[in-house]
Amino acid sequence: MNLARPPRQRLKDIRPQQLLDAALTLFVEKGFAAARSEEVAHLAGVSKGTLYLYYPSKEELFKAVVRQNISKLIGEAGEIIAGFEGNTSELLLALFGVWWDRVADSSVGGLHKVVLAEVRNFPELAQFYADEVIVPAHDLFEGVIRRGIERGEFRPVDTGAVAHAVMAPMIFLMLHKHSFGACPIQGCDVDPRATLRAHADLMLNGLRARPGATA
Amino acid sequence: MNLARPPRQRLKDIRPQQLLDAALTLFVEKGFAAARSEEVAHLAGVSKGTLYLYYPSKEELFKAVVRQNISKLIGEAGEIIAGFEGNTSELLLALFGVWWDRVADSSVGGLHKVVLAEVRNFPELAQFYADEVIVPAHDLFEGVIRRGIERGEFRPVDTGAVAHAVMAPMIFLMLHKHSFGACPIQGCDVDPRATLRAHADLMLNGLRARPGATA
Amino acid sequence: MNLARPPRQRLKDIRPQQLLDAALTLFVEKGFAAARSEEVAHLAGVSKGTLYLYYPSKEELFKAVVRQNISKLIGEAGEIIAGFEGNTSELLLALFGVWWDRVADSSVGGLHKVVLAEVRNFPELAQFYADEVIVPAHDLFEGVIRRGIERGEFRPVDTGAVAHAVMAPMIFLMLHKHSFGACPIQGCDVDPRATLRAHADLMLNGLRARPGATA
Amino acid sequence: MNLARPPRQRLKDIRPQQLLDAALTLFVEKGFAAARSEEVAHLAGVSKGTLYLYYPSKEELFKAVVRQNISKLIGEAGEIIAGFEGNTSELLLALFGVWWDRVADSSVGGLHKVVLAEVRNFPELAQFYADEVIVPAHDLFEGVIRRGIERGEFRPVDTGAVAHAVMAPMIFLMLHKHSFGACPIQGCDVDPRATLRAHADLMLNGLRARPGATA
DNA sequence: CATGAATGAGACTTCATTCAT
DNA sequence: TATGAATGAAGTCTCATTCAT
Repeated sequence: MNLARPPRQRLKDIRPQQLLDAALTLFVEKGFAAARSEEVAHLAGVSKGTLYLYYPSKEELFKAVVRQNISKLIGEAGEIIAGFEGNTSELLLALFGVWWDRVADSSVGGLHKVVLAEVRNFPELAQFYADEVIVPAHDLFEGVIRRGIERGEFRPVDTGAVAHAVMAPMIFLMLHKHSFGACPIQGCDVDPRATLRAHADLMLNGLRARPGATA
Repeated sequence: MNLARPPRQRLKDIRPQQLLDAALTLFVEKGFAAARSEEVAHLAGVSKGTLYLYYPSKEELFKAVVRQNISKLIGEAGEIIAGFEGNTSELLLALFGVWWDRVADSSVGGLHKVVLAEVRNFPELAQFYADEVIVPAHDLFEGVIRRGIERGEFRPVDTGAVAHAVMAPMIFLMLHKHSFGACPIQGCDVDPRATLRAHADLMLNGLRARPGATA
Repeated sequence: MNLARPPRQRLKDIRPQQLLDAALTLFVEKGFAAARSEEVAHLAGVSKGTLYLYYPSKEELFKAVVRQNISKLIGEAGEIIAGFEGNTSELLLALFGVWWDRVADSSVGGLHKVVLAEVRNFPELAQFYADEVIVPAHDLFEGVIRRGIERGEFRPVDTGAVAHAVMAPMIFLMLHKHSFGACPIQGCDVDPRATLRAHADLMLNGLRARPGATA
Repeated sequence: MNLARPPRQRLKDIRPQQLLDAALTLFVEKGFAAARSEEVAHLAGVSKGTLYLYYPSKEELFKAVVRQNISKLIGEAGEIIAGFEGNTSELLLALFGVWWDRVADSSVGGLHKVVLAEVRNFPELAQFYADEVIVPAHDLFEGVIRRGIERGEFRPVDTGAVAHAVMAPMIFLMLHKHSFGACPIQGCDVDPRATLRAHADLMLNGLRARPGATA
């Protein structure tokens, strides 16, 4: 057993990460209201009081979790899009891949469930999440659809609505993974890979510009 | 104004419906854990004690709400499918219409959000909902996709996965309506009609069997 | 041992009084911030939750204590003054007697200490107390001084300032009784009767109109 | 701007004064229990730990504040009295002047409010304050009254009680200044100068020995 | 049947004090 | 000496459920 503990200063540097990780885990598991702050602290290996040394309230802790985990992903996605040279179908598939691997299939994706579940009880939190995550993400996808149309790859469509329709199954799977999918609920099994493939197939088939076809 | 009150026996018969309506409203608005049983009773016009006379706990009340509101809808949808004579695209659109009008756009649809939000805290409730709602609904849609393939209208596809992909945007909209959509959150506006249209368009374009095309 | 308890309804009627009495005792003993609401409930013979059934917060409980105990006294004092027929020196002595017996020498007088002690931490409470108690009480005394002058019994003086100077020793004794006087502090003994007599003596001697004397 | 910092030894010497000043300010503003030790340290420009290096607990810090600020004032007042050559009315007025300027109208006077407010929660602190401040101050005033009687300037009176009655309005004003007077509470305005003048006027009129008058 | 007073476990947050650095 | 990270007891308020009337 290693009794030597890291020096004080070192601890201070890693606390936020420990706390944020613990908070992410518990918020996703229990929801915002039901996650107890003492349990977050305990999971991070510190006492109740220490949590409040770093974050002044549960609400601020939640915001920090969102910022830490999601905001930077939006930025990365933007870079992928900006630098992509292939055709738009490939770009959409690439985005789906990144989204699935980095977000939906990890704890981070659970935050969407948390916010969706508690918008009406914590509107301020929801507004924060909308500003930081939902709006930027939708704008990204709408831009991609527009790119496809401009390059003649896609039929002309209502880009805003199609962006929602295109994102919906991914969001659906993301929600599922952290709700029904995380519990031993019988009969709710969804094969995410297959569903995603089916969705991509439908979607690209449905979007593709074809000579003589009309929306 | 009719001041005559219903006779005792009559009261006993209508109480459950009043309680169920109040419970549905408040569960959808606040979620299962955050809905206060006193408020449910108050909204139903009875006292806290009376609620417990009819339902022994909040969990049982919730189950009763699900049974009362959803289960019969599944039955009706089954009948529509069984009796439908047109082509499968039309059947899918008809089902979407019914789903939207009767479920997603009414309070009932909010129950899905409630369950999804709290599966991990109340697994027994979730299992009940899965048995009563999710599995039957998925089976219904999978059957429709299969019907389309059997009749040569749709490409041969993975029916289970496609059923999920087909339902996903509707579920997404249903969740949205009762979460972000029910709050004045800036930047989260989704036009459900347009999104549904976009989805149906994509989906039917993507499913349609076409000479020479392969999945 | 009498196991028969009062009926439910009866209990509900007496709860406010029990709680208010307990609260008065503990607020005066510990101060507003230091009085624990659970202890108030316990002293009233009920549980923590019951207190909050009657008063929604500690602040409201405190206001109720003030209203219950002091406000009516102000009214009574007004009636005494209005109906008094003797000379003003006698009226002042009568008021001092009532004040001492009914306020300063009972728990009620301790409220002044509580407010004075915590104005700066609970300004809203202090404002309430000022409106309900301090201002009306001062106005009463100022009116009495004015009566003395108008009837030629007192020298002409600054009525507002003299009202303060006249009330000050009573307030001093009232504060003393519920602070130093309530603890076994050595060397802080004040004989209230003697001090009051000395004060009345000085004050009436000092106020008396005398031929040829000037302020 | 002088960037040179005092040498270590120098720091050690001035720290206590800085801490004592900060503590005085915050004790008077918030009270003993509500003053946070971290804030005291911060206001003194040091860290929480440093405060505990100089004073082992909040109680000891408070005692040090009392000693530092008040005890010497009592000594000075004693000297004034001993060396005073005029008549006793003038001496009383002089003492009032010193008291007002040096104590009541400065932060120091606030300590009386603090002790009075929390005697019952911190009896040891109160005993200390009584020994150091209250008893000596009362003795001083009682001596002055006695001087007046001995010199035939004042009527013979109960010196102990009159000392209290004479001090009461000053204490009242001192308490007022640091409670209601320090907050924007409507309707609690007291003009200290006028009240003091009214008090002195009443008191000296009331004390004055007059041919043929008896107490 | 119906009521609503009562309970008490439990949640968030604060702060005096300690102690490793 | 000086720092400030860490602790954990304590305090306010909420709410599902019970039960006497």
